[in-house]
Amino acid sequence: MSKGADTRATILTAAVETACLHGLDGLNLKPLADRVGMTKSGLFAHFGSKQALQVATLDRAAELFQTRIVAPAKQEPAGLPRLEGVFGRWLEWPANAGFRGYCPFFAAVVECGDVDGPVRERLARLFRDFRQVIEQLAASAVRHGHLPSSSDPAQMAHELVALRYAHHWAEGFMRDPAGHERTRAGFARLTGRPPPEWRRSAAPISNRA
Amino acid sequence: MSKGADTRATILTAAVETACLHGLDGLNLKPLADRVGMTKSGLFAHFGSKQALQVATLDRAAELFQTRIVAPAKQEPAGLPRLEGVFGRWLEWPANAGFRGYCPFFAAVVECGDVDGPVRERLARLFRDFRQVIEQLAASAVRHGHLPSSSDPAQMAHELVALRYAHHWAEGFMRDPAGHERTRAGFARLTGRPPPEWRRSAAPISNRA
DNA sequence: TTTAATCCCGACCGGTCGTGCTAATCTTGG
DNA sequence: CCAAGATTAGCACGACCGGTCGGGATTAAA
Repeated sequence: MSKGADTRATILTAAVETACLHGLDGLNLKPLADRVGMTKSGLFAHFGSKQALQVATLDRAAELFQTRIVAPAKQEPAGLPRLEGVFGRWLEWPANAGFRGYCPFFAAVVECGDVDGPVRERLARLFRDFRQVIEQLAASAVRHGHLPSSSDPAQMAHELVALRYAHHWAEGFMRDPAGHERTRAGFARLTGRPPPEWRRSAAPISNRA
Repeated sequence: MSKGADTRATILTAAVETACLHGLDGLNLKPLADRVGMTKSGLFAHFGSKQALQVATLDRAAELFQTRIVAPAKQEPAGLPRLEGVFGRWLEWPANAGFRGYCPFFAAVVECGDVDGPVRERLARLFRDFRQVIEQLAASAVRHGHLPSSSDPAQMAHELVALRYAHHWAEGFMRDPAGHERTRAGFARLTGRPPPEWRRSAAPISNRA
């Protein structure tokens, strides 16, 4: 790999790290450059604008999310187990990808607010894609007879997003130790099944997903 | 009322307005001062620090929330109708208080992140208080026989927060027109009752709640 | 009417932000 | 080994940030 692409990957890994801690708005050039041992102008040259850096960071985060949270479902039994697996890993994202802090996508939602632009556009697309993944997992669980055929996968996806948000609020912000159990209860009420014991799978991070 | 308290109220109204549009971090002195026809130093003198301004803004927003969203429940039949009423008004907050934009509390959650301090403390307290209000409304609905006695009010409060979050995400960010209906369906699933037709009650704002 | 307190302005501080430029340095293919 | 191109450093800019300070204006009290 060329040197440029290499440092670019290094930068983006650090950028995701920062975004998990301080959001996309907290992604400032100078501190980020210091972190990877560059000057901010040298770093800047790789992206051309801050927005481009933010979009690239979102992409890199999504790439990590895909490999660490979604992809492992392929090794789980089709149907409900896969839905449980993805949702459980999602709950502990980004910790499950080796990053401290909170979901950078949720943070970005409030940071770009109503302002249209490439960042918002990309983020919305990523969310739509993931939402569809969830929906398809739910539909698959229905087809496998793990969920009642009256279930509406789209509605389930919506409510799973809801549970994930509330989990972030209760555990992350409110620091309510009961948050995890409430999320499990909500998942149980949603599926009509006892929820699994979700366990965190810590794993080191590397530059290339 | 003394002149000082008067302009202070004017400032805080504008501050809440700004916070709904740009969050607590977007609450910058200069633009806010321009908005109320002052210089930023004159405005600054009223609070002494940016944090104090943020806390005061949270308090003012909470005051508005109380009078516009929570208090009207007193004129509704006790039990489930009150829970439906508060949740329905909450869904359209801050529009139901006459402000454009989004819930400043949700925005503040991600803005202060993990950083301890007076802002985070106050916000957590406000959330705890409101959460308890919801919980008591749910408990009351159970006592009135409107909800099964097996219901767990705390769990319901958690899931109502979840639904409100997802509502914000779907309608506000994703701009999904189906968001409102999904929220209604979620509420119905939670209460086991057909949800009411929540209607927005627009009302002008004044300086004093 | 004089006095004292309150309120607010305007200039200014040190810092950080994103972003252009140019020049030096490093990589890499021939 | 050399030249072309990619990569990075150095520097400066204008804008904005929260915050400080002294004094002028306004109000309220005496």
